[in-house]
Amino acid sequence: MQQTENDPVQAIATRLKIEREGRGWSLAELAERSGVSKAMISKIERSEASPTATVLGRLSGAFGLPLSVLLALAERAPERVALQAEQPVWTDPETGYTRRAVSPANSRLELLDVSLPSGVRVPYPASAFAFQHQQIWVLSGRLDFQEGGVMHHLAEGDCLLLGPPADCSFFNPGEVPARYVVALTRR
Amino acid sequence: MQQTENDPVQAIATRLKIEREGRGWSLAELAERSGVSKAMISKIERSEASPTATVLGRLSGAFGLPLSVLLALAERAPERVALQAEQPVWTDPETGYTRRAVSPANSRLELLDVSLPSGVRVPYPASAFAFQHQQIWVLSGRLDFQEGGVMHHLAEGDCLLLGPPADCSFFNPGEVPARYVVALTRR
DNA sequence: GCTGATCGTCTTTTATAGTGGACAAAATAA
DNA sequence: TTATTTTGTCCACTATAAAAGACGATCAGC
Repeated sequence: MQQTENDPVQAIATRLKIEREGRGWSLAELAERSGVSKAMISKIERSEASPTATVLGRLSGAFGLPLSVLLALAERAPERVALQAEQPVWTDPETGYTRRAVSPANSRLELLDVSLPSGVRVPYPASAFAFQHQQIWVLSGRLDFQEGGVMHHLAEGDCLLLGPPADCSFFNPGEVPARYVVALTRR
Repeated sequence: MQQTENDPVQAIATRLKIEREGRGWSLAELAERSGVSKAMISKIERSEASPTATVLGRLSGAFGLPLSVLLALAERAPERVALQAEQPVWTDPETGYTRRAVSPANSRLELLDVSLPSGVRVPYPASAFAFQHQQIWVLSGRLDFQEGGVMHHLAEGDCLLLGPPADCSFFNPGEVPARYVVALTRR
């Protein structure tokens, strides 16, 4: 009977567009990757449709995000300050890799606080960051970053500006977890 | 194109039933509270329908949970161990109250790790825990727990067994945050 | 200018989500 | 027992989510 105005359609709309455009994907490309028709994606992004759980699952899958994290990002109020306790965190249970979305919602500049356990390698396909400008800044520990054919050895305090899109991977060669910041913005 | 089997319909089904039955609500009662027809709720619980974002928003609203938390609870693999990093946390941005779901998914016994800031009061309506058996155990700090007309003053180490459903409220009279465990099981 | 490719939206059609009411089974009461 | 209330499921119908393809706009290269 109560209607506390928590229809998530609008929030999903804007977040979906951010995730898609952030990766430089067209409607057709996301449709290809997710199996959802581009007409439907277009409607969802314009909040002209309320996607089913099934469709949301396919979309979050295409982004490589758990559905709950996608919605957590969508639900965040567009505020100036993002308290640590409110920041969505995603942990890969297999490796212990964790990623925290630091920036408030809908910012032009996004900051990710990442912790990479010792000895773990994380791939980062070129398609994931086309049309983005980004830097990697190591807060603590060591990080080997492979960018296409080039290998960068980063230590505490180092900051790397990423070049044109290439298949990359993160690797922690040290004994302790590596903590680094990924800062990115759309062109 | 990929289909990584992340259709959340089944997970939502079982979680929805847990949340509803945990509160002792019938289909009709949840329908009344959420504005979703009981026929539809029945279908969702039997995973015979894929609810839209709008419907999910209404349901999570009836439970007083953010949609992302409901989904996070649903997404948790039914494992024996729940690593701290995987436990869904919910923070009330107004008061700083945080609640962490400690137990693995779908357990008969649920443990919540709650942190209540100094001076904050949290209401707890009787309807929220009908048909549940529960105890409150203070880990640190002090907690005033009002149960109907009775007031309990709890200090570190104290444990209170809740009586029949009544309107309750938590209050932290101390200077430091109160940390306590809520343990509950369905009858 | 033209051409072809790619973009997002719009149109049509189908599948199904969602509602309201009827129903049988189970529980509760008298 | 019988009557009454409450439970969850099923049915018929409507609303709309979703797919497939057409369409005009934009932009590149020639």
